[in-house]
Amino acid sequence: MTKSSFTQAIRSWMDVFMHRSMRGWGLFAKSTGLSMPQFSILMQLHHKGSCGVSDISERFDISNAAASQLVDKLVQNRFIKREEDPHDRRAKLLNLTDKGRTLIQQGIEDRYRWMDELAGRLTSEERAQVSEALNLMTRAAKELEAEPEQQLNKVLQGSTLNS
Amino acid sequence: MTKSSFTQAIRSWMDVFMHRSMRGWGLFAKSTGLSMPQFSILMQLHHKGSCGVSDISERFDISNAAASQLVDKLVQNRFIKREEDPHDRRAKLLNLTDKGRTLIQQGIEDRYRWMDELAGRLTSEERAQVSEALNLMTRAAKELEAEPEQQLNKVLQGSTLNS
DNA sequence: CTTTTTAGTTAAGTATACTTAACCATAAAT
DNA sequence: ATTTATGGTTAAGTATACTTAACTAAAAAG
Repeated sequence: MTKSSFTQAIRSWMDVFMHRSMRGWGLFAKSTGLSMPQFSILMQLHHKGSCGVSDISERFDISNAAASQLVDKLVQNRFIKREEDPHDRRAKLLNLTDKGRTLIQQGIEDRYRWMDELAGRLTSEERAQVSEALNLMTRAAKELEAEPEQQLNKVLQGSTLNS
Repeated sequence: MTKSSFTQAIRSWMDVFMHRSMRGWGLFAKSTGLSMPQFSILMQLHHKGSCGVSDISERFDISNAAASQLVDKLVQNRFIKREEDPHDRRAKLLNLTDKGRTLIQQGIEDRYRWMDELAGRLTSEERAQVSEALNLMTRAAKELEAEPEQQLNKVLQGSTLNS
């Protein structure tokens, strides 16, 4: 397998998948009545679990004040709960409420549904093949994710713009 | 291959990939100085090619006025060009300029870079396997995309919320 | 103990996205 | 030819996200 044919396969897939999932999330967020920034915070909490306000501001590259305000709206609407960290009384522990968790889960289910439709177009053998491949990718992705955050950020933000 | 193990594989992958790519796009859009809505319009044009203002408003579920205003900002900043449709003098044809195309391409390259890092963690055999699998998925996705828009929207927006 | 740093909030102001309503020009329908 | 529908813009106003600056409280450092 040449590098370039692998690269090509991955790029075609990303083009289709990224566009689709971005659009889907956007419309879903809109249907919930939440703004995209607010929705993204819920997603973040779903994915990474409990964190503080400043984790949010770092994650989305906004000021602490902005994060605090967004969080406050979500707290007021009972999507997340904000508790004092017992180990550091300055800090807050943010977590999804059941309401918030349910909402995100709903969005994820909707996204899955598209994939299920895709799956319906594959034979059983093809599904097995795809399944194995995705497991490989997921494993690699999680390994990568476990690495130093700084390096990840560089990749995410696009080093070519910052260099 | 059972349905559920396939489903599990696809869901794990989606969780990792969607979160990563959404975050990546968000930060990239921010680094360009464009707002997310404006950026999304560029993405849309990149993916679907030439379209009119009302296509934008439908696509993002915003008013015609809102779409027109967003488009105007992008035109003023030379990211897209707005020309009269020769076949219908009411309509406009929107297209990316070179500047716009370059910008989006840059973002896509940055996203690819993450995948290339993933690829670096796979053996050559694994890459081949992944490559084939992704081609299967891409093909299926494109078939699905070619189908009636209404049905797609239903899936995208999440039928459970609207039912 | 005092000083400094860290985590978070609040207030005031700006920017952007979005809405509705009124509008123009063209195309399609009658 | 007149009417109606379509594609798009403009204007005015509202909502949200975001900023900086000033602040509180607690932790860490000296």
